[in-house]
Order: sequence, then structure tokens, then C-alpha cells
Amino acid sequence: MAEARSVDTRERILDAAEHLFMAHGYEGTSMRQITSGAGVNLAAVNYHFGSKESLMQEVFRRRLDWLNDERMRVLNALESEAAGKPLKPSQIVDGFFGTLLRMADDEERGGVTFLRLLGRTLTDPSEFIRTFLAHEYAEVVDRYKEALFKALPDVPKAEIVWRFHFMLGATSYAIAGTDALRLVTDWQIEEEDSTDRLDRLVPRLMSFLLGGLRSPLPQFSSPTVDL
Amino acid sequence: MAEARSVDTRERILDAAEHLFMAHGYEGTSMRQITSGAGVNLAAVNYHFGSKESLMQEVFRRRLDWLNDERMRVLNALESEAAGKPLKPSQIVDGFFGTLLRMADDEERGGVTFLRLLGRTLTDPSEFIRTFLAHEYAEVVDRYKEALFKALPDVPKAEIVWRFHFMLGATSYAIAGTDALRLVTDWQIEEEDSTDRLDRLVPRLMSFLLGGLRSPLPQFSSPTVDL
DNA sequence: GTCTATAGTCTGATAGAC
DNA sequence: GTCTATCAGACTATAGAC
Repeated sequence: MAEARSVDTRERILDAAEHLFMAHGYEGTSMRQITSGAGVNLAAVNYHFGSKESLMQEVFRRRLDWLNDERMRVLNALESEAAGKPLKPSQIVDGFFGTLLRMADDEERGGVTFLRLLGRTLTDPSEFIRTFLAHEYAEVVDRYKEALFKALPDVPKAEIVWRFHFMLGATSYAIAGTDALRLVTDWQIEEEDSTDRLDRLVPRLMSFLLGGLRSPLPQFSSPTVDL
Repeated sequence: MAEARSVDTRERILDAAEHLFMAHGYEGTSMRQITSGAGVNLAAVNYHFGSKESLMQEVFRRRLDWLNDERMRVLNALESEAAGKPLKPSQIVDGFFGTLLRMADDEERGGVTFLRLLGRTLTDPSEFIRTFLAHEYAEVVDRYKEALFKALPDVPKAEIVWRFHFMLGATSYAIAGTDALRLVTDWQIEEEDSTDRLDRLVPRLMSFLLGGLRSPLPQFSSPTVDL
């Protein structure tokens, strides 16, 4: 029972931390906010996780291990079904970004809270979390990059990697969902409630990403343009 | 002379704050780091700006006033040249995002440092800075939204606003330039040096944004699709 | 495994001499 | 306008009782 309580406490701390880091950022969240939000003692974080940094890493690991396994599973399934032939770009984009976005509906996996935390962390990384994320993502990103190279053999690899970045950025911002410029305020009332908005975000974003990915290549002044 | 020194001190503080906020975020940067970075006394920030929050706002105002004036100027020029006819989407996108990206080369206006600060702040906003940014951007965003509505009369306004968001996100992430996932590391050496990369970022991003903006509309299960 | 108490440090801000 | 000195509070982390 003591151990059962302990697992509970860990989860409660992780849930509180996830929510607070999402709302106020890593630096903007104190151990006191986390422990009081979780209803546990101030010392509990250090006992269970060792430090605030380790807690932050555990917040991400808890979700990303599943997400990246799932992305691998999806890509493996697609590739074995394609039997060596290149995949369609839309399949690859959906495997990577669609799998992420579908976490929004899955409260067991953190739901929108985790998505928003991930989105803001990708542009706001302290060195320790950047190193951690890079390691956590390395294998999956590599596999998806290779799949895109195969799917778009006429597009220079450098262009594909850049567009991967742009897709990641559009997605991060969309899921961070802060609407810093309050672009949304004036029309959101008249048209859709918030669940509709989330449901429709996915197809909207996917069509935007694919449009960007397949857009005509830019013309540089320099002579080295492959297509 | 005392006053000349004072203007100098203000600018030195703003420069140091801009750089440190970019590198470590608002919460991650202390007054002591700022003042020692600027080579001024600890009390100087409170004397010149009143508080850390006011300093942050001034860091943005110094750059955004110019940027948004310039965006207005460009849009006015385009519209008066078009004489009432709708603009091309590429003109509008270039007016908004191109004007921003061209600041990268302008060290007088903050260069890449400010761009990266802006990029990370758009997904990492404390409430006070979100309110400030929304107010600072309101007029310009509204004008550009209207221009896009006119340029794309067959696309539902809600879709355009969403795509504005996605473009903003892709741009923010690109200029934040943190490369959290180290996507770039393995190929950057072989191909381009860093100035090339920046020069080429603009056309690359612009073609991605336009591809996304003009992408076929997503099909929802619901019946209300205008195009 | 959970708690209290507290060490040791850093924070933003200010009063007051010059 | 610039400085030193300092306040009052918040911070992470830990030692040690239970």
C-alpha cells in the first residue's frame, strides 16, 4: 500500500507539473506550485525525481516514449504494406503529425495539455531539455526523413529537411494554441464551438502541411537547383 | 552630456535584455544578468524602465513599432497600386512575412536576435506579454486579414484565419531557429555555410507558406464546405 | 515514504548618499 | 543619473524526525 500510494504520488506530481509547465513554462513554475497543485509535500519532488530538471524530463518521457513508439509502429506498418515502394507523402505526414495530433483526444496520454506543452517547449528549449528532446526524437525523425527522401526523390534532401522544420513549426504553434495575437477572437464565436475547432484543426493543418510540402521549389540566384 | 549618457545606457540595457531574453527567456533571465551584460548598475533597469516587465515591453516596442509601420506602408503601397483590385496572395504574404524576415539582415533593427526572440515569445507568452503583443499587432493583422479575404474570395474566412496561424507558426519556428530536434545537424556541414542558409531561408519559407495557403481545402464530414 | 524545518542562494525592487 | 547597500520574499534542495 505504501508503494501504491507512491506511484499515485508520482503520477499526481507529473500531472500537476505537466499542466503548470504548459501554462507558465519551466522557469515560470516553482516546486511549491507543483507540489501544492499535486497536493503533496514540498519535499516530494526531490524524493521521487531528484531535481526539478529530472522531473521535467520525466514529464516528457512519460508521453514521448509512447508517441514515438506509435510513430515507429505506424511507419513500419505502412512500409511493410508498401513492400519496398515509396510511400505517399500524405501517409508519412499523417504518420508523424497525425499521430501526434490524435493525442489531443486521448486524455490518458495527456491530451491537449501535453500537446500544448510540447509545442511551446519546441521553441523555448533550455539547453538541458533541448539535449533531452533531440535524443528522445533522434531515431524516429531519422526514419521519417528517410521515408520522405524516398517518397520525393526529385526534391533535394536539404529542401525536404527544411520543409520538415516548417511543418514542425506550423504544428507546434497550432498545438501550443496560445493565439498570442488573438487572431481568432472575433470570428470564433459566430462559427464554431471549441470541440468543433479541435476536430477540424487536424484536417485543416494536414492540408496546409501537405500543400507546403509539395509546393514548387524556390528559385535561388545560385546555379545549384536540382529541380 | 549626462543626458547623452542616459540614452546610451537605455540602449545598452535594451540590447543586453534583447539578447538574454532571446537566449534564456523572460523568466530565465535575471536583472543582474541584464545589468552586468549591459555594463551598468543593478539599479539602472528600475530607474530607466520602472520594472522588469516594462523593460520587456520596451524591448518589443522598439522593434515592433518600426516593423508594423513598415508592414502598413508596404500594404498601402500595394493596394494603391492595385487600384481596388484584389492583391495576389504572394504579395500579401511577402508584405507580412517577408518584411519580417528581411529584418534578419538589418542589425539596426535587431537582426536575427530580435527575430529569434519574437519567434520564441509567440509560443511562450506570459499573460502580460500576450496582452501587449495582441495590442501591438491588432491593426496590422486586421488589415492583412482583410487583404487575404479579398484576395481569396472563394475560401471561407475561417480557413484563411487558420492558415494565417499556420503561416505564423512555421515562420516563428523557422526564425526561432533553435532546432530543438537537431534535424539540421547532419547535413548542414556538407552543403551550406550559415550565411547561405539564412539567405535561402526566405525563399524556402515563402514557397512553403504559399503552398500551404493555396492548398486544397480539407473535406470535413459536415456539409458546410464552400469550395 | 512522508513530513517539518531550514539552510543557502537568488530574486526584483528601493532608499538614500553622491 | 548613477551608485552602494540592503530589504523582504521566493527559490531549490536537503537533513533529520516520524
